[in-house]
This record gives sequence, structure tokens and C-alpha cells, in this order.
Amino acid sequence: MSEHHHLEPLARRWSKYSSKFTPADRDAVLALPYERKTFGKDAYLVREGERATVCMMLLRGFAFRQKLMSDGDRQIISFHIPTEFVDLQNGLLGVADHNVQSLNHSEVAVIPRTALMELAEERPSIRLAMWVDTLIDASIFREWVVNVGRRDSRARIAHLLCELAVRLERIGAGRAGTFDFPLTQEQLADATGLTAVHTNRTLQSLRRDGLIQLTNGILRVLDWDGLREVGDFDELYLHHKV
Amino acid sequence: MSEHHHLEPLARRWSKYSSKFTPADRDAVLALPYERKTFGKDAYLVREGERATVCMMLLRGFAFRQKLMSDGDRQIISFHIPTEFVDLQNGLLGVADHNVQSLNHSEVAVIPRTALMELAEERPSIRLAMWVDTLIDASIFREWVVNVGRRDSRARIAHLLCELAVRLERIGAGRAGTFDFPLTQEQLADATGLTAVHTNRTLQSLRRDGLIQLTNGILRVLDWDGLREVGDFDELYLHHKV
DNA sequence: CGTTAATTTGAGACCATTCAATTTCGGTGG
DNA sequence: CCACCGAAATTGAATGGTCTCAAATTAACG
Repeated sequence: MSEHHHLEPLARRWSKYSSKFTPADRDAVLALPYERKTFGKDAYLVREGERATVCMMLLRGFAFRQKLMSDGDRQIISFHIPTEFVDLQNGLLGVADHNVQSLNHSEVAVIPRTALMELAEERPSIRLAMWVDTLIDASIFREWVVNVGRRDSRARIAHLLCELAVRLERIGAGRAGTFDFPLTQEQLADATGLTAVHTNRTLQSLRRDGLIQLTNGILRVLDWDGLREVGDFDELYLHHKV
Repeated sequence: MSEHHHLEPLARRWSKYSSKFTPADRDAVLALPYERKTFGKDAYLVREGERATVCMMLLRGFAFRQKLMSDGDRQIISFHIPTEFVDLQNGLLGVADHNVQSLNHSEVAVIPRTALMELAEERPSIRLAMWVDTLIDASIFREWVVNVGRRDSRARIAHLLCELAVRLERIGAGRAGTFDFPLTQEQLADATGLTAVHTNRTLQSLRRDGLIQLTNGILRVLDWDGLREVGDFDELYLHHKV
């Protein structure tokens, strides 16, 4: 029964952060109160300025963080895939400083902030895992600053595709370089600081070079080394071996 | 004597994060082992790929984080001012994923990683303060993604100046809109994803509009509201009221 | 006071944007 | 199952913000 517990994948992922993660820690995670909730495409999970009373972990589907400019422009700050929290920092910071939207049809576990923070107080291994999660988030933000700040359009897109491919592969959501990839070109554009039009032309350029294939929401990485090269991609920043 | 302890400003800053921060917490911070070290302009405090054995807090001067591109281009990811750690995340992540350089002549407290982590284990208020520090860092990275991703050159520079002005004022390093501001235009450029040449022209434009005055390493904000407006600046993300 | 770093200026080239129109895709109802 | 619809992707041409490459001027420092 507990094998199909919705928080089981989270417990499994966290258990890898420390050799001190005990079965009791696992049970404590699974004992967290939570509520399942589904969101449609583009629905808001969190709104900027909101006081946080809960934290949300993705069970199914994708989500992304974003900030809106006064002129309506949008900058996407990160994408999130299942087993990841989309707003763990709000547990401590209290007020959301950015929005979180569902990318496609998604399902999340909504966990009361207090329960989560109390668990962190009581269990060293769990609090460490939570802290590490937020630190890896931060590392990804740093890499994104570099991506939009110093890479041209081909490199930006290539880098983003590399990152998502590696992360998806890690949670077993792709094999042989093939992934469900429901991002629209507009979302890709908002994540890389480009326009949708130029993103389209850039994708064509990557396709023309035989690096990727991207149609019908399926991404196929045809030339992994080539894509890494173009995207200047080094996965150290993902800290997958913490 | 303890009033002139080098870690006193850190203890004072952390004490504001929680009402539960006790005198014993303060004493524990001041009891941390540390070594003072000075760095010249552009000297490296941390190098990408390095295993972390220490964490560094700024006592005097500025520092910045950066990543280097294969073609030699540099992207600055954040600036740091006294009482801030420049690499606290390395205490947990273990391996540095980016470089840290001294901006001018600086002085830091070098604290053994293990001592810092043990202190966090033992003292809830201190671990909370440390976690919050890394979360605010992350929030600033997010805003920087937006800054380089979706703002034009005038807004980027204006926003960066706003951020630094607010943070400097907070630690009492400026009054009446006047600050010691030792950044070169090249560093400003590397932080905003622009070239030094264009940064120069953009600064001229901001000066021409009567928003700032920036000469001889002194920044004067002449029109605070105007600068905020141009930079699309909202300081919520700094979480100064945690 | 000499030497190097930092700032400033000019002109031309280029990458990405803007604005519009067209085509394809995905889902829905008849 | 096909017709229809809105969303997403694609194309074209013109515009523009930023870059590149030099060179000149000014400031910082030993």
C-alpha cells in the first residue's frame, strides 16, 4: 500500500541525499498531511505577494515559475517536474516573490507549511534534504542568469533542452533521448528571454543541424554531444551527486 | 571586547530573523572559529569545481560571484557586501559550481565548514538564519534572471543600481542617497549581460535624465522614484522584512 | 610623473525584434 | 468521421537595440 503512497517518490529522492536517512524518516515523510489537487494548463499554483500557508510538490505534469513585467512580458525562471517542490522557499520566506503556473495538466500534493516546517525541525535528515533542494534550485537560477545573460539564441535553447533532458532522464521520464516535452515555443521563449518568433527560427536551426527533433510534444535528442557543445552545457550545477 | 568581535555584525543581522534568537545563540556565533584573510582586487575567494572546506563571510569590501564562458566572457551572478556570506551553499553542496572574486580590496572571515554545519545542527535559530540567507540569495538570482532576460539596457542598469543602493543603505553603508560604489563599468556590464561600451552609453543616458551621478567610485541617487520607475524596481524580492 | 586601467566616442555590422500574414496542429461538436 | 475552430507554429520583410572594433581621452596609482 505505502508503495503507492503519493509521497513515496519524494521520500525516495530525499533518502539519496544522506546516508543517515532512516526508515523512520521515510515514514515521517509519508505521514505528512496533504491534499491532492489538479490544475489545468496555465492555472496559477502560487501568486506573487501571496502569504504562504502551504507548499506544493508536483505529482504529475510540469509547472514553471515566472514573473510578469509591467508591460505584460513574462520571464520564466525555472521549470519543475514531478517529485520537485515548486515553492519550498515560501515555507520560510512567508511571502511569494513570484508566480507559479501549471504548464500542462498537472497534479500536486498540497502540504501545510507548518507540518512541513515542524518535520524539518524534528528530523535532521529531512531538513537537510529540504535545504539541499532549495540550494539546487538556487544553483539552477544562477545558471539561468548566465544563460540569458551571455549566450546567443542557439546556445540558450540548446542549454535549456540539455537541462530538461538530464532532469527528466533522472526521474525516469525519458529513455534513449526521447522525452514527453509539452512546452510551447512561447514558453521556451519566455524562459530564454527571446521572442516566440526567434525561438521558432532557432529551433529550426537546431533541427537543421541534426541535433534535435521536436514535434507533437515529443523531444528527441539526436546528437547529444553536439547539443551539449552548442549549449555550452556542463551539468555540474545540477548537483546530481550531492 | 565582544562589541568589536568580527562576527558581531553577523550575529546582529541573524538575530533579526527570529524572535527566538537568544543571547546563547549570539555567543555561539561569536564562538565560531575563524581566520581573517584579505584579498586584493579581482583575487579569487572560491573557484568553480573546488571542494568546499570553508565558508566565507565578508567583513569589509565587496565580492561577486561569476561564471566564465568558454570564450572568456564573464557573467556576474551577484554582488556581496559586508555581513553576507559569499558561498554559504557550499557548506552543504560540497562542490563550488561557480567562482567568487573580490571586487575591491576586501577582508573576509574564513570559517571551517564543519564548525558552521555543526552549529546549524545544534541551534535551531541559527540554522534558520542560515537557511533564510541562502533563500534570499536565491530570490535575488531569480530577479536577476528577469533583469537580464526581459529588461532593456536602461532598465537593467537602473534596477541593479536600485538593488545595491537598498542593500547598502540597509547595512548603513550610505546615507542621503550617496554610496561608495567601487564597481567598474566592465563589472556593471558583466552583471547585466551588456558590453562595457553599451553600459557606458547607458549610464550617460541615466545621468542625462538626472537620475544618478556616478563618478570617482561614488554613486549619488538624485531621483529615487525616477530610478525605480526606469528600473521597474520592487524590493519585495529582497525580503528585508522576513 | 610616468604607466596602466578605466572611461568615452564614432561608425558600421549583426542578431534579435516587431508586425502581419499564413499554415499546421489539436481538440470539439455535429 | 468529418467540419470547424482556436491555439500553436511558421514565414517574410523591415526595424532597431546592442555589439564590434578602434582610437582617443581621462582617471588611478606607485
